[in-house]
Amino acid sequence: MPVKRSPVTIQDVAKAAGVSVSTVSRVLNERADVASDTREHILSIIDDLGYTSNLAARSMRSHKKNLIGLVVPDIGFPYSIEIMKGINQAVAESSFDLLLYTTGQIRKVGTITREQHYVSLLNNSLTDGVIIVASAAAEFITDAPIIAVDPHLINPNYTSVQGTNYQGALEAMDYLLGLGHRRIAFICGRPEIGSAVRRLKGYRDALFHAGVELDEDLIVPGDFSTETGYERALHLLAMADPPTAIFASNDQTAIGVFQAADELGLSIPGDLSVIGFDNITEAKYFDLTTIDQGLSQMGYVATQMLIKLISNDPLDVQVYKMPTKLIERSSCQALAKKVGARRLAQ
Amino acid sequence: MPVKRSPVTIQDVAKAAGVSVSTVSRVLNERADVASDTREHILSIIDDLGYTSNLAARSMRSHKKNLIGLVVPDIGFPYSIEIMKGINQAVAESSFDLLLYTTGQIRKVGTITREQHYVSLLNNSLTDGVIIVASAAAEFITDAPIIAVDPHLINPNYTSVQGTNYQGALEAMDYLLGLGHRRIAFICGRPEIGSAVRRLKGYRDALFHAGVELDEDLIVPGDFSTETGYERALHLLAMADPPTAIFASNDQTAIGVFQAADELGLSIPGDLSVIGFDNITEAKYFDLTTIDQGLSQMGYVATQMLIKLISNDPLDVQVYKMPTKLIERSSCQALAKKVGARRLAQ
DNA sequence: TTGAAAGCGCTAACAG
DNA sequence: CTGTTAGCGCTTTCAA
Repeated sequence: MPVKRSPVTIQDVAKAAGVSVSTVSRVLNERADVASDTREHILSIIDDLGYTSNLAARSMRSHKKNLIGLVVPDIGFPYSIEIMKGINQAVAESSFDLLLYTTGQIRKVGTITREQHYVSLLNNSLTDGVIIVASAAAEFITDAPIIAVDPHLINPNYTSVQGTNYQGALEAMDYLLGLGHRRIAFICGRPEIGSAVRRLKGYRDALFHAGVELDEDLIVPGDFSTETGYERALHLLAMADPPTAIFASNDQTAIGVFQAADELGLSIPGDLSVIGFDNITEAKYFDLTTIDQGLSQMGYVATQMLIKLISNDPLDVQVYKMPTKLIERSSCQALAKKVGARRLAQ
Repeated sequence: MPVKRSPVTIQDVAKAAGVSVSTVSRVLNERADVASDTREHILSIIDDLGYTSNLAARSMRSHKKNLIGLVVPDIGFPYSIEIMKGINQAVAESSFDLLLYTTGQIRKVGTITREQHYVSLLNNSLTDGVIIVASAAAEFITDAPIIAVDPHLINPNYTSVQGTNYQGALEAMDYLLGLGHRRIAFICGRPEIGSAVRRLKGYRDALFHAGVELDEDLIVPGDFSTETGYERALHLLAMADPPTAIFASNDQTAIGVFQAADELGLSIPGDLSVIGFDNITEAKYFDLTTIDQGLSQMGYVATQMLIKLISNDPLDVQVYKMPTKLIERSSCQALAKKVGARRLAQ
């Protein structure tokens, strides 16, 4: 039979135990100043009654909630999932619990206001601090600490965790240039997203530093999608003087490039080098040369930083730059093996 | 400059607008009995002050919260992620928001109590109902509705969404038997999990119905892990009279079987047929013949059911059985293509 | 159409 | 060591 008692309150416990609510509250909050007999007694009553403290009421009165808030635009998106994995791990290692707030909506108009709203909602009531992922908003009204992971706009006044997009792009380009490539195409990400812009800047600057002339025709717009990657790659490879390497703004785009190359019978990296700027999580990426942005690590670090902020522990840096790293072909294969994939046909 | 005003309350708004808190509360709750001038005025003040209602206080007083709770043991686990995707989508299509509660901990001792605790925590305070995923607990103390997705123990008193594990296993076996296989091995899942037990029963019954003699040596223990799948497969295939087909309790296990077959130079499904009982989400599974349990659909359906429960709409069924379906090799390939994978070497 | 006042369940002084 | 009391910010009667 389903147990559907109406919620039992601290009052019920107090009554049943023959004590005052404050005494119950004391044992609930593990205070020392309660006689051990009383404590035992109350504890057993709590157990009998199946009492659970009302989160809302508790949050309203006390300041320490042991709860970290997380605001994510869409928990179904691979990008969010990766970050959440890292956050999850850090939370598991801490004494905090995690409260995630989402509307399930992919970003759309009104996003900025929504994000600000959710941050206030959580931070002014339930949580000790919040992590906001890939926020379009740059300002928040909140008392409790906040950490922005990979924000679109970088506001130096907020603590944030960012990938080294510019530096990473430089490294990726150096890698390609080192391979002897001179005609390197760049498929852009969504231009309204800061990180995409920084990647493009890295591309441009690397060419400049290397003294390679920039061909604007090799820079094509994109939107982080596989479809676009595919189309742009077909377009690029059909040029009279096609590129010998393609730098895709993210891994989804790279997958599209990959498909296009496959269709044209080009081998990678034999006929064409491809770099996808993002994290490696799945076997399907494993013969791309890739920059690992460590999304889940970003989540992990962000959580640790937030906990420090909450505990008033000193923070080493206000802005944590997550170093990108070049994944060698061999380590990609090792990774692929780990996740259970098989080697592709050579 | 970071906006760090101390949280503005309904009182502040009332004061600034020169009205009482009740009036503000009325416009907040979109009541009709407020003069439109007053409403406009208050609304603009709210905007100016950047007021956000305190979730905790609000939940404490009102009954309708427009919030669905979700209790998941570990948000980093692929299984949870799949289900969350479906929930996410259903939430997006509804007027509800989602509040997820997790400790980040993989299931361990004390899980049952924890789950019960979280359900009470959310349901008696913040949310209108909760979805609990893969619960080990079978009883909950709560007033608001609750839906169990894929519970370990099936308690007919709670509304739940379950995969048709038994029926699916029968179908999978019929498929293999139809292919002419007679020596079919079964790698078990974790025995304390009901769904794993039901799959095993399907295996046994299918053999019985087909009049094939059961060889107990072909049933080996497992734990849903790739490593175990690998080891068990090596063991099975090294038998004097090895199986010609292997039925793995889940896809992780199947991956292990896959690796073992690869290592032994066996081709699938030429030399060996493999069935992994689970959802297909990644390209890496695509040359397994697999049963799709539709995890994300389970989440989707569960959410819709919960919303009906909350709204007091009639429910068609108390227990929703999610039909399993056999994924043909060809559709696996289509799927693989979709997610950007390449065909494996034949 | 509005305001005053009574709590929701809990914690945190302050007394005893 | 324990009880009394005063709110936290909000919604909701009940009057005006």
